[in-house]
Amino acid sequence: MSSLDSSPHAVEGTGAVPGGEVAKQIPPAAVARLTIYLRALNTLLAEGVERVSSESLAEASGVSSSTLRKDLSYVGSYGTRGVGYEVQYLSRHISAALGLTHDWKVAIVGAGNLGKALARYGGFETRGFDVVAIFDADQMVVGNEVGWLRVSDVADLEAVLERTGANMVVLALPAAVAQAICDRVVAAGVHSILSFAPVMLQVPAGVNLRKVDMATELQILAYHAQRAQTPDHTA
Amino acid sequence: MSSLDSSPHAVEGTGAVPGGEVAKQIPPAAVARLTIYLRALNTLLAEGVERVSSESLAEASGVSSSTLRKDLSYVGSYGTRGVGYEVQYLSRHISAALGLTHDWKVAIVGAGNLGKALARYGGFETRGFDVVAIFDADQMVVGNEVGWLRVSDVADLEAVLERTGANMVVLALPAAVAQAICDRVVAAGVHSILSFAPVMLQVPAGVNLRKVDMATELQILAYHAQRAQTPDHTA
DNA sequence: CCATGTGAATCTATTCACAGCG
DNA sequence: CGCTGTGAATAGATTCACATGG
Repeated sequence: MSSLDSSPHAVEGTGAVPGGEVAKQIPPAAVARLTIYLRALNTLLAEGVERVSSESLAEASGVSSSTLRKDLSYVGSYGTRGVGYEVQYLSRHISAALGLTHDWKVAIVGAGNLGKALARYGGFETRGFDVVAIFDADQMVVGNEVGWLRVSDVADLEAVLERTGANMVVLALPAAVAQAICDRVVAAGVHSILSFAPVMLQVPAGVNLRKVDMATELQILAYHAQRAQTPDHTA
Repeated sequence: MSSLDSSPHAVEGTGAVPGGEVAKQIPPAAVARLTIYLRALNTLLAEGVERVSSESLAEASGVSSSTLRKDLSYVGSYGTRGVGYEVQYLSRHISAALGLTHDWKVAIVGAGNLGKALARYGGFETRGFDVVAIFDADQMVVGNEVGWLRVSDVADLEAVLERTGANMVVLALPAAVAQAICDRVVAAGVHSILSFAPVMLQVPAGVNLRKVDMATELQILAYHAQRAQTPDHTA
């Protein structure tokens, strides 16, 4: 767990510094939700909606309006009191705060069903993520087309990451090989990794690893379902 | 720095009944981590390890040992002071606390790459989840084999859910149709839903919905990567 | 007026530190 | 002893409530 904050404290309420952009840290829980607001805003934009209130954006995002307003306050003051938010304007500012102003180049390791699903998932390009490579170890799969990409041999991982300029990697491969590939990815200089492999990966400090695990999600559902089944008399 | 986040969704009735001894609720953050400990324990079991300390189980799970011990304390006292935990014994008790003692029957809606990836994901059966049906709307896909299942027509959703006794549903389908299918699933009496569709689904109270979204995960990585790039001036 | 933006209060989670037991 | 289990302390997130300004 890296606690790499050196800033004393996020002192809010300072007037907007003209011309100077001081990067203030946004609480992790707020960052996760900001991505959701962003999607809701883009949906509204596609529907031609121009203004939105905290109340209705909150409802569309599944949070309380006070949570939404607090989250937005970490980004800045981009609303109009008594009116609401301009959809496009707010969307732009959240994108900027999240670092989505330039495209990120994503490489996917593993061209099984999951890797292919990710490579073809249309939602990425429209959100600033560009899938630039997909790898597999199976020689029967190397060279196949996936979307508009050709599957590279994982043996060439370092070279292809270098050549394509990938700065994010998604691991969609079996647990058994995940750590080894992860180590190579880190050694190749990629510091942002999203893993779908059902294992705890060890990474050095400074590397950002996120993990998605379907079995975990189902187990959490199971816990709640089981509780709901117990004869729970309220009073 | 990996972060798991716990359920932002469906609320559930609180169970503090005065005078009655009811299963105590485990904090959501702890539930999420208990699934990880469970996997680590099962790995150890497969390796033939019989005992483990909080320190090493914590390391294998990527948490601090105090967090681990606190989490286990919500489940019960199953360790031996001065020694550690018996792997199999602890695993059993965590499983029981999470409601994994009986099998859950999972239906997958959407037989695209993602749906197929999930259906074939071997990790489920060994963890108490049994995939009993997979659906698609495309008549070219209906009837195809996926693993040992045959793809059902989503038109028969209610009938097949009923017949197979599915009590969990995974939505692996396009955003545009997700809400409509979700409504039908809920109406059919399934109260535990895991969605991979990139939209906010609205469900009635009492329904447990969890959401996994790759775009969100990448955006969170982007935020951290962007921050790491900024020249961190320590005043 | 009205909805935003924000301190203050509350609630939840994590960490500390040590008592208690094998 | 050593390591678990747990109250107490700290840190973080959410909610409340209202001052603020278009």
